[in-house]
Amino acid sequence: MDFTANRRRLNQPIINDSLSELYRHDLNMYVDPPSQSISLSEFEDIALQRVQLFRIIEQASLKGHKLYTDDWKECIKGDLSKATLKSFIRLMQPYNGQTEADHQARRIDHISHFILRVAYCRSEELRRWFLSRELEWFRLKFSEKSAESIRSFLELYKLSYTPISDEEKMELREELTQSTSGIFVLDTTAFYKVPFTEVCPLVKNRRVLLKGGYAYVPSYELVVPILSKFRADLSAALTFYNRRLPLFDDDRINPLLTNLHRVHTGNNYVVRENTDSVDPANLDAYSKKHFPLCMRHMHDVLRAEHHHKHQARLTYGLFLKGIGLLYEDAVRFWRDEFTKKMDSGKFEKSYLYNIKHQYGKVGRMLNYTPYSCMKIILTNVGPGEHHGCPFRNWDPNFIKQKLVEGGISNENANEIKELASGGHCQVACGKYFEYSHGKAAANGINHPNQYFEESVNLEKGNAESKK
RNA sequence: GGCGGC
DNA sequence: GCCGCCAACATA
Ligand code: SF4
Repeated sequence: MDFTANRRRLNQPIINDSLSELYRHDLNMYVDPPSQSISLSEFEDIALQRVQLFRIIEQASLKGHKLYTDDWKECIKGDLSKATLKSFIRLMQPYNGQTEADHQARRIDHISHFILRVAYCRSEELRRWFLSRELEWFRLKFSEKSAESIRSFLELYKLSYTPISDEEKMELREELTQSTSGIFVLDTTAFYKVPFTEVCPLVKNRRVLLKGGYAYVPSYELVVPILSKFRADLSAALTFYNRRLPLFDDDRINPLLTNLHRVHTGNNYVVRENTDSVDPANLDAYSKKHFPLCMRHMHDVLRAEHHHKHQARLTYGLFLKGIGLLYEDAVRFWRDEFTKKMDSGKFEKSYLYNIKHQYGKVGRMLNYTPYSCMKIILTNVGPGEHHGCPFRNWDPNFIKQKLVEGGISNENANEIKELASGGHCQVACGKYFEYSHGKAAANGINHPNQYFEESVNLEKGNAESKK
């Protein structure tokens, strides 16, 4: 886009008779910057639309929908139409129409992309965020496209992927069915012969047939080589724009461009440093007296196995930070356990950075809040993982057994077991608190750290009243 | 674990 | 293979 040119041009009316020529397809690789003039107010409006689009996409993932699932897409479409960003929805239709509205939608998509390039090339962090959203957006549109529509896209961008002939497919039918991952019907799925260097991720994970230097990519994976080109180009472009930033210097648009990201960064700066620090030597005792079952369990597992998978390190690590374990103590705590199974060089290389990050000492230096019950309950745990809520994930009988071992009466343990198998984890947890402390938590349980704090306070209270 | 860089 | 960066959100 040419902001540096003659300023008067900005106020001229939009000439759009060539729109249909320029915007034939919903899928855009954004190779050429827009060359038309645009009014300042539309410039602003369009930029904000894309930021909103990306925020909605990001939000859909944050809500827990897995990327590219139908759930995820529905969520995005729903939010888009609520936000009256219908033009983006239009770009997700399987066939690309050639109506006036279609061309307009593509024009907005095109121009807004280039505006955001200028806005988001400014820092490493912004570039990363922007790149991820752009990739998701492209892939989202791509995944909704019909075979026909994809074919015309390939042609338009001179991407020379052509499906192999039926005869060739027949010859390779055995090998194709055997070495292609995913569910597909051989007869109706098109396969593309692609130099294997363009689809490294697919080859590495053995998801496609590899033969004579060529990978046979099924149509539903064709997005992979395209996306990697898209990524490479955009990533390079952003560094390029960043270096040329002075060329875009223009006091009419600067305020908008520099503030654009704050729209989505929004309001998250809370720091509080009020909790007393906790002596790491007391952790074993605390875990028995004051930890909720989920944290108690992770503590025990760590002591027993001297290891935790990634998600447990994070969940438990943040919890510990939340109860007042200082950074230095946390490092020593994890190191002492982990180095029982590895040397300290390995520990430092693979885990130290993450601990620093948890404590807000590197990167964006944020002070992350420990996970709430809701997150812990909803997260699913794979084999060898322990970061879930016991009331949700353990076998009911095992729950009961553990409770009784922990000194809960048979009758009470049964009650908790029933609550848990009814899916009422937090209620069960509240009862567990009540029966092991002799007093219910004031407001129920909805955060592990709240459980801890109420438990400690209760003890303090008892100590006071005994005097 | 995911993403990203070489 | 080496490395950096991210996630969260109760709460009186
Ligand atoms: S309800 Fe919350 S605090 Fe209690 S065990 Fe489950 S996740 Fe932990």
